[in-house]
Amino acid sequence: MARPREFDETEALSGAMNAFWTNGYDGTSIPDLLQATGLSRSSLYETFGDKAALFEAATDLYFRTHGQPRVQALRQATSAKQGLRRFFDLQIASCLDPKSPNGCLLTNTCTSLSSHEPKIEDMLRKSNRLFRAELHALLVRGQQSGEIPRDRDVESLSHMLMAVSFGLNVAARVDPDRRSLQAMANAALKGIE
Amino acid sequence: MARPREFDETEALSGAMNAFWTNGYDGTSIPDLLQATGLSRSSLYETFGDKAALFEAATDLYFRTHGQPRVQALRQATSAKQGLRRFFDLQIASCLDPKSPNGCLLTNTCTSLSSHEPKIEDMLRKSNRLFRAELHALLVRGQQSGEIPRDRDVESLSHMLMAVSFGLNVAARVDPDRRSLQAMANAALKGIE
DNA sequence: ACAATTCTGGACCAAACGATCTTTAATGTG
DNA sequence: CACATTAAAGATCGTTTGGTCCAGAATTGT
Repeated sequence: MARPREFDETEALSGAMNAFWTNGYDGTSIPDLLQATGLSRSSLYETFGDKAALFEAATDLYFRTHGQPRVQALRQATSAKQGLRRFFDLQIASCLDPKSPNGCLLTNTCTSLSSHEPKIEDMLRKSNRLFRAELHALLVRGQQSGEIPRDRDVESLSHMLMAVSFGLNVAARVDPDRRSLQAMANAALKGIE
Repeated sequence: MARPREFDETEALSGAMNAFWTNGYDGTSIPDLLQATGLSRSSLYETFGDKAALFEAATDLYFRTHGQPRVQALRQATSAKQGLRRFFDLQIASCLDPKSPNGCLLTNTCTSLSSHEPKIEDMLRKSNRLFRAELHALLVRGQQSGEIPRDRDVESLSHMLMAVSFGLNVAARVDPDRRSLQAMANAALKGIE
């Protein structure tokens, strides 16, 4: 009935995600996105709307493909230490994956949302809250099982782990060195014993 | 012999610094900078050169005014714990100062340097190296004085403290909440005992 | 008073920006 | 085969970008 699409929407979105991941929202121009997606100008606008909407879709894809697995690692943990270990391992692997840009799209966006776009801000806050809630829940479980000493302030610990997680992403951007990143995670994990 | 300047160069630069701090390099336009500095277009270009040079001068000013005091806190520390406490307190105070933008200009730049500008990248790496070296030196002193247990890996700990420092800056951007930031620092400090 | 200097404001430029619109191509159905 | 429908390609829009330039006002030492 109609001319079929010549591109895969998810694949195109993935390209756009990588572009935003590498160069940020402001630093990524429409021509950049055309090249990254392989789409024509009209196809891009027809499929994803304007640049802001495309960015929203890209961050959404990022959360589903890179965020969710880490959430699952915390939820399905057999112990607090094992879960956190896996959480950080996944993050470090993602940060150093040669097929992907360094760092984390969400963290980058946290530090570069200039003209405050409420939608994006809300999404970031929600994502951060979710991660911290999962970290906190796992720490509580670890405390209940006796893995983590009772006198530890799991509230503060969850905040600290969030900070280390953010810090990993920042460090990986300027200096993607596996040993440094692992050192960060290792020392943080020692802190919950 | 000639007409004197009608503006204070440092004051103007400080305005530009705040603009970059808030909106990032790409997100800050020349008109933005004119308003932030109070300068005319020609005065700005005459005084600071182009946008990239102005950004370089702005980050330099940032390091001198906000970075150096924190370096000093580590160098002049009477104990590891006291030094780190002061280090984080200064950082949190800076992040929450109502007269300044939230977060940290250097950390923001780490996550948003798109078109890799070697000069800026070098400066960031140098700054990060400096901070970590100071953290490491203080931890070693703490270990020598018996304040920090000998079996602690101060190398890893210094990386972890860097991560927490980065993390503070990221968190402060999206959620400038004093209690959260202090929780991060508190839990990190517990980790070196 | 005057020449020398330099700041100011705005005109101006080419290029890049995000976004739209028209045209052309490719499909399934009648 | 013609038609309706949708996608692809690219010309084109007005705006904004970073950056230059110039005319004129302002302030100095002589």
